[in-house]
Amino acid sequence: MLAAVTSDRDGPTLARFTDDGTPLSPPARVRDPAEFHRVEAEHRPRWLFDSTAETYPLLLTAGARVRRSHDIALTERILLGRAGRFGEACRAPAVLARAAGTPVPDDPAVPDPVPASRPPDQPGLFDSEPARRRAPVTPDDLVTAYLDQQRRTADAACGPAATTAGIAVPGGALRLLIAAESGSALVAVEMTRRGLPWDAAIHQRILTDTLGPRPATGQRPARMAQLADDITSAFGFPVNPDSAIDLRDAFRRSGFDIETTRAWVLREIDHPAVGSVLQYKDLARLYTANGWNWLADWVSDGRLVSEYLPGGVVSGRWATRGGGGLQLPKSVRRAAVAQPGHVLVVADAAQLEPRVLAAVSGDAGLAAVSAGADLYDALAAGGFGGDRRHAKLAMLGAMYGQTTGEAARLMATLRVRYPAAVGYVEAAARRGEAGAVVRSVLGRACPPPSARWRRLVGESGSGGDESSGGDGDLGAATDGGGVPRDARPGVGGTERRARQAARDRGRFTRNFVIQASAADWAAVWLTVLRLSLLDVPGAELVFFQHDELIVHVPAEHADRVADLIVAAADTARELVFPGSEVQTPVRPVAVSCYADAK
DNA sequence: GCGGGGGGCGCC
DNA sequence: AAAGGGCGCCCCCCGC
Repeated sequence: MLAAVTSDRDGPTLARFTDDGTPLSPPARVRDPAEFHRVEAEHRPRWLFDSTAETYPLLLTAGARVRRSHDIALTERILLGRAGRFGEACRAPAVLARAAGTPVPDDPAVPDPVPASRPPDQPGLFDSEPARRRAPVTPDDLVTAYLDQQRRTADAACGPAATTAGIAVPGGALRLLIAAESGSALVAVEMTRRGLPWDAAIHQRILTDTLGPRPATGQRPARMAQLADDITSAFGFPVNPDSAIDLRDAFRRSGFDIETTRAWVLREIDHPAVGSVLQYKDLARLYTANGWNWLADWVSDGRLVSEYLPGGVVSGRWATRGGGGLQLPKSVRRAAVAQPGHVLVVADAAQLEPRVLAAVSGDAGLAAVSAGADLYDALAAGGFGGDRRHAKLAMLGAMYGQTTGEAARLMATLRVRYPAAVGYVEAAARRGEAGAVVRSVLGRACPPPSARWRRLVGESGSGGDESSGGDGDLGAATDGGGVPRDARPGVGGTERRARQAARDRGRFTRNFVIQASAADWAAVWLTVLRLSLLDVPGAELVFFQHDELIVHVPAEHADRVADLIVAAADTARELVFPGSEVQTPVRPVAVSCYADAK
């Protein structure tokens, strides 16, 4: 059964349909919110939402947590992305109108949710921001759109396009991705509402211990002010350590010709100011990113409230809006504390990305290595002389596209021992360099190159296979897409920029096939776990970060939750990587404080 | 004065 | 030892 919910300023409207769209109950205003609860309890339908983030809160407020759903907007984004049409799916009502064959009336009084400054072919963060402009969406529109998407999903799943870098997509992969994306949207709404338990007093203690007392507005905290004075004394003239330009010029005046003031550059420099500068950077980071202002803005009633946006990243990872919920530094995790009588069950997937590589590439050797608990130990034993650090460096280099230095050398070993795995990411890189698109294991497509990229790379002609050796003399001078300092005008510069752009995209697509496939797995993990947690009293998913999650639960249910987390990970592995011997182990641990989890 | 872009750094 | 993928956020800087 399908239960379609729309809402406008007069409140929600609900209608029920059979799975093939035959009306069961006509659209009716929901006067009593308990109606949602009744429908869920009696029928357990698949709920259809234009946008889960907009509509599901209405149900939650009525106390109705649903089991299954379908998010039209998120699904449309996936489907359009596969057609190379990124950035079109963000306005959910337009999606519906497209499916219904009716035009969307533009309301000029309401700003377009996509900033006009973004080039139209630039796939950036398409906002999962709720569309501000309203089309007259009805439950019938929702069902029409749903059936249309079901048909397109089925078509995609059996066509020749259903392969990723030459590997057949398992049956129903795209359907699974859409279910997981919709399930993730339910999790995100619930998580956004409850927040991560956060003890403001502990956080404040961390701040005063590290920075000194909270300063008056416009003042630096005491420790930072002292370090700033130390820096000025060390140079012998006034320097503002908040200004990278000022700092760089100060080092240049002192005889150190540095390009940037990044910490790793400064660490190589023998100058009396370096120690204070590095300490200042550390403190400034805490002060500005997670200081008193952050606490006041994002923590209330003992919860850190950040808005979670599933699918907010092109790879399918989540993003956050406000609060930086996915960037909580370890230094403040001491403040994430379970409420009395509760624990935090913290679980992360160990070495997820290399395991994903083993699974998607079908590399038998790497799959064997991935069958164990510590992948890097096994990898080290099988070709790196037992050196775990080398093994890890080589693997990261392969997945991120390192082409120089130690990691590149170590990758040679990896290539010999695990040719299918290395070949897989290198094939993805070559496709990217050629302007093609790659996909995750469940079929999420990466964005096509921009028109600017195609002009730049297309016109200068590709040089075939790039030499993977170090021709770092040219590449090193360019940074962040800027023009190299010693660039000569003319054809040579264009060719160099074109090569650079091609390589950049190659690294992107190389990483995409791993990162996006890992996100596929994690979304399934999360969705399966959410369903099983509905039966555990008081269990709340309160945090999710790429390959790690936290469940807040009464202490007596901690063991049960840990088992469910492990079971969900196993289910995700079977669904996403059927037939693979690769394991995706997770390690739940019950703690009262997040900082104790590692 | 505002906003976009860049530098820098935290998370994965 | 060297500086690769994806983000969000803050500050500074600079151009409008």
